[in-house]
Amino acid sequence: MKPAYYITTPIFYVNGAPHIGHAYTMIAADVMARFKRLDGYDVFFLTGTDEHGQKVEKAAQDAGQDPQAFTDQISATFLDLARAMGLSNTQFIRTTEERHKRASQALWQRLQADGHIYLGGYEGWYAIRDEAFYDEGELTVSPSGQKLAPTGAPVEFVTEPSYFFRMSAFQERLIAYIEANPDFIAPQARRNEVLGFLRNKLTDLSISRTGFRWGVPVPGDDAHVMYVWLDALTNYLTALGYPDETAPDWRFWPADLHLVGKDILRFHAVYWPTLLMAAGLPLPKRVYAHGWWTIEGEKMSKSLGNVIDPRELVSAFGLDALRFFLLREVPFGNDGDYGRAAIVRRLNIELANDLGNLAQRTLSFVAKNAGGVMPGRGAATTADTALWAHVANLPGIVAAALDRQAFNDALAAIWVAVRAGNGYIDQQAPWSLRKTAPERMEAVLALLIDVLRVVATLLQPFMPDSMSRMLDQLGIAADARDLASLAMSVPSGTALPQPSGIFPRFVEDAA
RNA sequence: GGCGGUGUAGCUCAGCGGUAGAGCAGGGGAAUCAUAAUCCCUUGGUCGGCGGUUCAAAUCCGUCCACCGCUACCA
Repeated sequence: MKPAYYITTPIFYVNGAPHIGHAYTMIAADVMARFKRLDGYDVFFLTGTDEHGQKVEKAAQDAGQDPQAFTDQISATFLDLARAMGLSNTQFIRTTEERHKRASQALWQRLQADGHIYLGGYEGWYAIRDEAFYDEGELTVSPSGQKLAPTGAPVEFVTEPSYFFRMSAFQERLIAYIEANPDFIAPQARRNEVLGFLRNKLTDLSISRTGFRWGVPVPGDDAHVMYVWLDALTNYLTALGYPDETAPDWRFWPADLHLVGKDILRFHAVYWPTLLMAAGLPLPKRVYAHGWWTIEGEKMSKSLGNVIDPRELVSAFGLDALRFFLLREVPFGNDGDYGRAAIVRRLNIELANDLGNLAQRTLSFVAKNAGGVMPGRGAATTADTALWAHVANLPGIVAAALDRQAFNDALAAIWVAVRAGNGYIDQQAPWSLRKTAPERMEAVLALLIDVLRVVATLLQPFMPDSMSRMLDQLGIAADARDLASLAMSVPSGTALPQPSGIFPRFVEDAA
């Protein structure tokens, strides 16, 4: 049986339209999922929407809609985004699904049965808009006398009964776990932040609310609904069949990788692991917090009106160019800037000129001067060996980079090989060899095709559609495109299809 | 305030104890198979400032400056 690999995106909160940040997490997760499949894993890839909470209830009310209808509609836009980004997800989960209520309640009961939940009271200054409590000291007063949160949201003093999770009891175990597992939280800087946070005394977590109804009811106490985060985090278990630990997909637990935005790291690196410890379940192997995107140097915001729908970028530049750009432009974990000039530069230079043109010049030469079939290979020259050196270890390098979610390192390594390919063809000049040494010409072309095969195979997770076409042109059978198949080679004489350009240059006027 | 991080060529960044690197941008040349694409050569940096350790420091230590992140329930 193939080894299991479980990767998740966060479930996206349904109180706004999908933007480039959502697309980014989705695409990164998709690349991981596709790469692991190529590498022989049985992959479970989960994404979906987070649909409970007071904010959603209120937004639905404002829209004059029933919360479920409201949520159905917004969730559908995220599902549409997932399709538009080409996601190969196994499931799209929604927290309003019946199975999810069951899972959340089962987790609650498990915690309760083991004495990790108690009823207490919560009081303080609460801002509905932020769904957050604030300390008195953080508040400011508006001219009208209304107390305001630091975010500017109005607050009111509320007191309500609440169930608490004994999170404080797990503080030492969590610290020990993080220290014993250096790769559990990434990147390093985020891990430091979490450890820094844990140097302070952890308090218990308020895990129920009584002020609104739109949530999973607390078992045995209908006055309460679960705190949205408790419900949300449980989605990672729900999809695998929890609480049925004999369900076929349960073997995917624990997750290999939770991909999250840096703003929700604490929920995944503190709350979630302690909840799992309390429930007696194994912890995820890794939580990676990635950065945010700015747009042309500006923070993305509704008021600036610079929020970009990723689907518009797809229609302008193509899905694969967008996927490539997002993972190539900036180290994962850093913040990045989306700029029109930047994506055009990447598209034209690296995709069209470097890679697309290398494939095109090689394959069209084969079509015109080598009978349109896989050319004959020859004994390796020093130049051949030098070129192949850039490719021989590439699968291992890429796999290792992706295990660290270093997408840009993986792509950089692949591009070293691509550039070497262009240097090689210039230096070997098959157009000169054509008359003087036809056999050598064939050997040169064959080697280039072999190089392109490795490159295209490794790039499939990043640009599935384009690379599928490239592999078609290279004569690679559909069932010979995984990493293991790289050991095989296309026999000389195999007919190759007529080549055509994979990455057209982007010309501003023609758009 | 506390904790952490960053500061290296015009731009984005790699290097993290042994004579300063990559890509892009700039300059010059070659080639003409190819998507006017490619290849080669090249200009350019007192590696934030100051002090220290060392035979030797972007690389270790101290200090200062600038910017950024985290600092308890916010998807």
